Amino acid sequence: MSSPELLLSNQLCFLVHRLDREISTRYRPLLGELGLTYPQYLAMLALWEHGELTVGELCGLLYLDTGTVSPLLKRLESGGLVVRQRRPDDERSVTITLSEAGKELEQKAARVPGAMASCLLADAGEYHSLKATLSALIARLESSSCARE
Amino acid sequence: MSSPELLLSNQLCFLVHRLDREISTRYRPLLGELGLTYPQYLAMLALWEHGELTVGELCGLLYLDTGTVSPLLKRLESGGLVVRQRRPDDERSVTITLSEAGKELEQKAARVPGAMASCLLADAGEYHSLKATLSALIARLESSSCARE
DNA sequence: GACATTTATATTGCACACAACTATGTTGTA
DNA sequence: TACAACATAGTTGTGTGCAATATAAATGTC
Repeated sequence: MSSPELLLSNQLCFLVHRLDREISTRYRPLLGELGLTYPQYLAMLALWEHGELTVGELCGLLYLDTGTVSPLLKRLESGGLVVRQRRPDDERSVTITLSEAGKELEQKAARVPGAMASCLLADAGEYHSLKATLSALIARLESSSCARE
Repeated sequence: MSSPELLLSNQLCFLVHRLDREISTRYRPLLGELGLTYPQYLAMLALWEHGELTVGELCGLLYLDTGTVSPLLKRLESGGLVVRQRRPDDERSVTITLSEAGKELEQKAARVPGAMASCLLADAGEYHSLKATLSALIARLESSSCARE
């Protein structure tokens, strides 16, 4: 048999991966009512928060590259939620703004965080503890230049 | 501006999603040397552990459906790591076994968990604490029939 | 001003992930 | 036995996610 380090059930990476997909599954019906996928919802959160963003800024906020974000925005635009337009002062940049429908969707999305929190969290304290734990792990992965050993 | 519940940076789901992708990014160069992707590595872990599995059993272990696993196995087979064959006693089932190359790959994979742990974890105690936290969250999502409220 | 370099976005190709559907084999029941 | 119901894999279509490449505009340098 395998050494314990190679057992599937002992892999933290596997648990994180499963948790991510489990969360995504829980969001799906909620977001389906809004006509959004889970990554599209994250993009809309960023736009509701900032009102207007370039593609590059949105990539930075979501930690995604243009290969993912460009087609996602194209779908949001064809769904009538956002508008893309080249900036006159710099034709390389594209500004993303919310359409009226996109702005109005924020009201309907208001109940989503509460519904998810009631699934995932036992109490409010757990939220802060989890947030700190996850942030610390991400920061560690970002800073460590591992893979050499 | 948005309510705090709708701020991107306050979403635990977003942190989990980022952590999953961050981990996957760390694995990529390590697993690239073995000729595996991250999900393929998880499948190989299951096979190294159990030696032989049907497609359905592997789906159950990975919590994935056949739409994901079937093409993944096809790629592992064309890479010479596994063999698929219909079971004589039940022609519906397909048994996955490791080829010699697939078995030998386990030795090369032995260093992967240690390398990842050194990236992600500060000490051994943190491993158990994290495992418990993640498992509890997954269990809660699986059991709660939320999304009604 | 001409041209290499850099910047911003989009596109292509490949690999998941999932929903819906198909194909085939097995089992249960009249 | 005939046939409906079920079980097991595979396929198709859509949407990420990422590497590599392409396109076009702005900038720097001669």
